[in-house]
Amino acid sequence: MYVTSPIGIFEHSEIRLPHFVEAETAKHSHFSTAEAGHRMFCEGDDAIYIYEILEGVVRTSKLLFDGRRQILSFGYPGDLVGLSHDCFYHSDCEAVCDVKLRVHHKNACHASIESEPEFAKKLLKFAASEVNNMQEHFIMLGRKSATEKVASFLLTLLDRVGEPKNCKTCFDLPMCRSDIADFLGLTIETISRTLTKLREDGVIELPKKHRVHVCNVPGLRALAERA
Amino acid sequence: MYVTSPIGIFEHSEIRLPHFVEAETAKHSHFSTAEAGHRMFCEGDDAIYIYEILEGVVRTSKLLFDGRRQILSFGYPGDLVGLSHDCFYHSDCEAVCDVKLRVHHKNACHASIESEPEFAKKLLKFAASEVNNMQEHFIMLGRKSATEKVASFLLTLLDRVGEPKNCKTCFDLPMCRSDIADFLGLTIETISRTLTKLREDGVIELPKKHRVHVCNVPGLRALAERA
DNA sequence: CGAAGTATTGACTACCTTCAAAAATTGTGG
DNA sequence: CCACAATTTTTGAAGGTAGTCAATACTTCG
Repeated sequence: MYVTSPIGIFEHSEIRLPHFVEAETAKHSHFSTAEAGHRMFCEGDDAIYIYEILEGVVRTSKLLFDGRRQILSFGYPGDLVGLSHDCFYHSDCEAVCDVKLRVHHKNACHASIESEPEFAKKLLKFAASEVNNMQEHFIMLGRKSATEKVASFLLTLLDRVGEPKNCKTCFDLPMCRSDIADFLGLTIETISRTLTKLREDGVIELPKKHRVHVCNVPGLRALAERA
Repeated sequence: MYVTSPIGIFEHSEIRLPHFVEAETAKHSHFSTAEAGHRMFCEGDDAIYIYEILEGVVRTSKLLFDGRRQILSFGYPGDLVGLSHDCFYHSDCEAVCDVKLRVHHKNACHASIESEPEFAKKLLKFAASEVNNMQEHFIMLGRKSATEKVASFLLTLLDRVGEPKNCKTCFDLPMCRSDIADFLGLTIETISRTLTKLREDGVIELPKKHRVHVCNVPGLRALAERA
């Protein structure tokens, strides 16, 4: 029942390799692309590959039987998705926008320690840091209010991909409102209302629906930590 | 500012080693104990050790500045706690009841791959499966109702430590209501009300406050998946 | 037995959701 | 380039789930 959409071979190989895989040799990986909206893998598929995001953004998610969805993470350049301990993927993964990928041919369930100790080392460090990152998200989902959640989310993006521009920090919001809602455990209406509130309070500007300018970073940080 | 409570040297060494560490030699680890309520490590401490639970239960948690707490996991026998990618613990860890521990002298941030490939392999597999487990908890925190959360929580314990006894499945609930509340992102009142509801509906019995008998496992599973 | 801590129950409130409609944005064909 | 449809987002009103506050009951421990 699980079908993985094929993703085309990546034609332009003149990409600068990110730090993560610098030491890797070409035979252990190849390049690929995925178009916006396309599925890279499904929960239950054989976890053959680990994907490294080179450009663009992906989302990993899980579904309940009745259709409720929880987005587990947004994968930005430098991130790895598809880590598995038992050779099956445990989440779906889709491209939020067009993405360029490096596809690693080994997963954590393969005996890569002896043959590729460097890769294994990085994989272990990635897995451990992933655990730590997810713990941060736990307290967000379990204990923060809607305003705190949205403010925290914007700050995460700001710290990661924000660009300073005359007193403001700007970044794209490639995912749609329902993605944000399913990431934060809220509804699209609450996301919309909260963003509007932040805009009315002068903390952010929303020049386009997928673009954010943060005018008041300290104010946003304050909102992220208390209601 | 972070202080780790000392934990006494473990006197009784005739413990059966769990599967995880069978291959480990003694020089890379030692035994220890912690009494109920005692702190094993704090967020920010140097992450020197990884702790393996041999007996008893521990909780790992994070605090917000205003005191709100999120419990990240309950560690049962066979579990590891204290994994770190950067040599600092990212959560607090306390003993829920008296625990016996095996203390491993290496963490993920140490270069243990070359010298101890077997341990590194298990560490990687543990970290990867930990990521998968946490993903399950994500959908619980983000998308499930109070009843679904409590039912899911009881089922997890049932599957892990439940003992069949004439048509019922029984287990201890060593943690207090506030621990459960902070694990599920609810309040103690909601935990109490939900448990009472499950009892009134004949799904469970609560002979003591820290003991659960599940009378209707399929009913509990149904409640865990839809409101 | 009394005190302290934990758990249960009740009444009320608030935050977020749900349902519904309008507005804005995006995409497509003439 | 514009018109129109489809999708996404915003806004509004009403309702429900879980939270807060408060009192009572139960356990544990000295």
